[in-house]
Amino acid sequence: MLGGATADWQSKRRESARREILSAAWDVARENGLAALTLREVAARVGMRAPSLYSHFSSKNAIYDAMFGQAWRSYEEMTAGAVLPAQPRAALRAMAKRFFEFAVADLPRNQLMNQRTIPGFTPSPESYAPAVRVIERLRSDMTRMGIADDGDVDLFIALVGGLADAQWANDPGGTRYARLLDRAVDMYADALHLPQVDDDQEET
Amino acid sequence: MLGGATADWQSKRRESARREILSAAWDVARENGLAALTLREVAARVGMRAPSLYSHFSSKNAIYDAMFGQAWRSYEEMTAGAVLPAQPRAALRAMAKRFFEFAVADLPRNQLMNQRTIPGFTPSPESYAPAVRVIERLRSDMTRMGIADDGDVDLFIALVGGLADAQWANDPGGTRYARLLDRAVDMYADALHLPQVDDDQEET
DNA sequence: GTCTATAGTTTGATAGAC
DNA sequence: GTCTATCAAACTATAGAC
Repeated sequence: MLGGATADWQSKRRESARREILSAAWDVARENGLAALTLREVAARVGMRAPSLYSHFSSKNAIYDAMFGQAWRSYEEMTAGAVLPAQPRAALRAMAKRFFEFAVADLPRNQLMNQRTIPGFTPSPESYAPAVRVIERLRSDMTRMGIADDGDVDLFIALVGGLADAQWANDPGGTRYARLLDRAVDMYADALHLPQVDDDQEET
Repeated sequence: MLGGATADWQSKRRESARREILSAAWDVARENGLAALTLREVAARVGMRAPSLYSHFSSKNAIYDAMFGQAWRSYEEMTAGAVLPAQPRAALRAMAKRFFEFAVADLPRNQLMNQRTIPGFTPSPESYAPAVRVIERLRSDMTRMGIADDGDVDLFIALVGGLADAQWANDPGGTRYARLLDRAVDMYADALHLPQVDDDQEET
């Protein structure tokens, strides 16, 4: 009994230490750039020396990997609780806004989730799993609103992701591409003949 | 006379040495990743030692900068000679295909042109100039086909760029997003009420 | 213009004391 | 689990001989 409680307490400590390290890693990545992350800098922020990090992560890439998993899990949690509007167009708008704002809120996070910025880093299957679940969830949500074609789903993701990436590349911190989001979604919805209002009026 | 000819010959040699170095730099970037570029490796490929590169470039970032300029100038040259179809939809398709294929043909080039991958690197005004010219040219081409709104132009770029980035991130070397290109362009053209054929038939 | 030599850092990672 | 010590390597960049 006592042994079990101790083990539990220890694993909780370990978990919280890992979280602290990752939080510091995010800070460093935001300040110096994702590729400029160094173990010394991360360690310093949590009051440690670089070698101590190896008690919690087996390598630098393991830190990137954990960050990757954290990013997608946090997006997954954000979408898990949310309810989508019943009307397909409104639902698409909400989904697009959610994804766009998440991508635009944090550059290194977006680079990690949606680009291949770090040479030699590939996410592990465990860290990739939440990303897969998010896409599956998106796919089923869109199926429910009548969008079943895989290509149409891919196009939606590319459309919203493209706006987010363009926002970062050409107008970081601005709203030049954010303003186009609803226009883009409507364009997409029109092309798929989604009903304008609640009624199910099909075009001929 | 003779001095002038000698100077000319020397500057030609210098220029070709720079080109060789940059060509090696592209090779290294493609093999090891853009951010993993090192002066030693680049120098070795041209049969030099790292310090010798400083006779041609003032710093590592100056090499990135020259690569950035080279990438956009090469795209500019590619588009300069090309003639666009008279029909707006066909022209849009051609422009999209051209941009997409260029982006998908070379990962580090695309990262350099359209993302902010290298911490601390910002293109110089001289290297940025061809990028500006390309966008201006695109804008005027689109104006000529009746697309004058800046937002509409931005949306087109983001749409095509988003497909290219998604291709790299989710299906590198494949055709999953390339297949969606025409569908995306048609969707865009429909939203802007571009004529289906040569005639100028407006929707009510 | 290229070299050697080297400065001066910085890096990721390991060994072993405590 | 954190530390010191340290490795071994890599890095960008400079100085100065040739």
